Amino acid sequence: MSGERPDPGTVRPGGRTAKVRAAVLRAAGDALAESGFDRLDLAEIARRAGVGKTTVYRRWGTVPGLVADVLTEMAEGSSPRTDTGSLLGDLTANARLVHRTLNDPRQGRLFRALITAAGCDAQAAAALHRFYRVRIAEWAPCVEAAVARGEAPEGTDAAEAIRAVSAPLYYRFLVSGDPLDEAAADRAAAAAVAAVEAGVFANGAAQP
Amino acid sequence: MSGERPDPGTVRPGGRTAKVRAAVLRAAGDALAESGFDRLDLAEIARRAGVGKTTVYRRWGTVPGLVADVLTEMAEGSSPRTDTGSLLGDLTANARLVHRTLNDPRQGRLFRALITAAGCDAQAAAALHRFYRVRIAEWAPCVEAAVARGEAPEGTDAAEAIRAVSAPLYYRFLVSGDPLDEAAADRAAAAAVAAVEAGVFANGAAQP
DNA sequence: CTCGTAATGGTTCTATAGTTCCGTTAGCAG
DNA sequence: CTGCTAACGGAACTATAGAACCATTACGAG
Repeated sequence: MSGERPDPGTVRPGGRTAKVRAAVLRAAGDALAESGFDRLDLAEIARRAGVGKTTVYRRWGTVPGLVADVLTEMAEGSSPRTDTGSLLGDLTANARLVHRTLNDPRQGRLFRALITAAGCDAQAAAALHRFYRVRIAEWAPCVEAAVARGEAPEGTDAAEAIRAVSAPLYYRFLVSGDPLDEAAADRAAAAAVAAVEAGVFANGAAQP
Repeated sequence: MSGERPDPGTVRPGGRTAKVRAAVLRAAGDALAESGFDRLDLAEIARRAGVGKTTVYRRWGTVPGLVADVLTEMAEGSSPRTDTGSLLGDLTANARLVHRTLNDPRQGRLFRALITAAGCDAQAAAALHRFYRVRIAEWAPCVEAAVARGEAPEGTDAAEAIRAVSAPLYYRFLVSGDPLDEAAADRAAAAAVAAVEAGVFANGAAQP
């Protein structure tokens, strides 16, 4: 009895264990950005991290499990939010940040790989959703500020407005394949502002 | 040297070849909907289609290659467009169709698998983009009709408006994991209408 | 109808992703 | 500092996805 066996790495998270985790996550990020999700080889990652292949299989088990841990680590680092003083300015800054991220050779491939992994595995999907919940919450205050300034209707759902900015960019990136340029980013922000001003994201009644 | 060897299935596309293709594509769709993209086993598909494993590998080669063919077939069947007489009505009908499709157990899993496959393979991605280009073009006329009725500004990019309807739904479905209910669909349509009316998707200048 | 060959399908073979085993290293409690 | 054992790492092993081979079936030109 007593099958109590804690996950490896939790009892002695000290020096070596932490170094192994950091090295493997870095190597995994590099490999995801270079090769994509499906061509990921855990043995290759172990080699690049200077770590035993057995260790990677023992700690993370599967490719999506490793991706989930990469996402958990990414959620901890926060991205600075801009404050331009106007809702359109702030949302345009957000849209351009998303645009730059998805167009950046390394980051773009990485995000595609992460989202692809989430399409294959529930654990990776849960980690992805947590990551975006954090990011959306980081940007929500700029909508709340707009409400406080009277630029947006009372009761506007800030998270929904932020999602409305990203959505058209991710849709192009993942689904339709249409060009993802800065004009598209600016349009996404402008469309979100138009919807906010029309009261589409306000909870009570709306639409003057 | 004459290395000229046409792809298998192109010289004699008659009875048996066509039957094999149909059976394999049907089995592939079922398997994608049930197991998802990563757990796809070409041997299992061959078994379910009542076809030799060798044939599947010879005709389609890889999993993403098979997915690309599934998408090509799907692009041929068209989905009926509604005509309610108002832009908001038409776009709401579109949003609800997308919402129903993504929430349907079989279709939802299938689309997730298809998009996931596109994240792994350029050929599947190209097929996915063609599929959505067709679908978007099918719905574009309802925006053009709104322009003709004077409901929308001259020069409105119809395809962009249609994309704006789908984008928030796919964003929830693939990226953020937020609930994808009918209220979200209606909000997506309302937001798109607000953006259209504000002239965000008009080509010249805009914003009265 | 007859024939040439495109296309299929069972079997066997191979490369490699992932597992198991066990000896070695080093975190941390006392 | 010392000892216990969590965690690591190399090597040998196994299961399976995908390739190669060749005999069989049946499309379609004449």
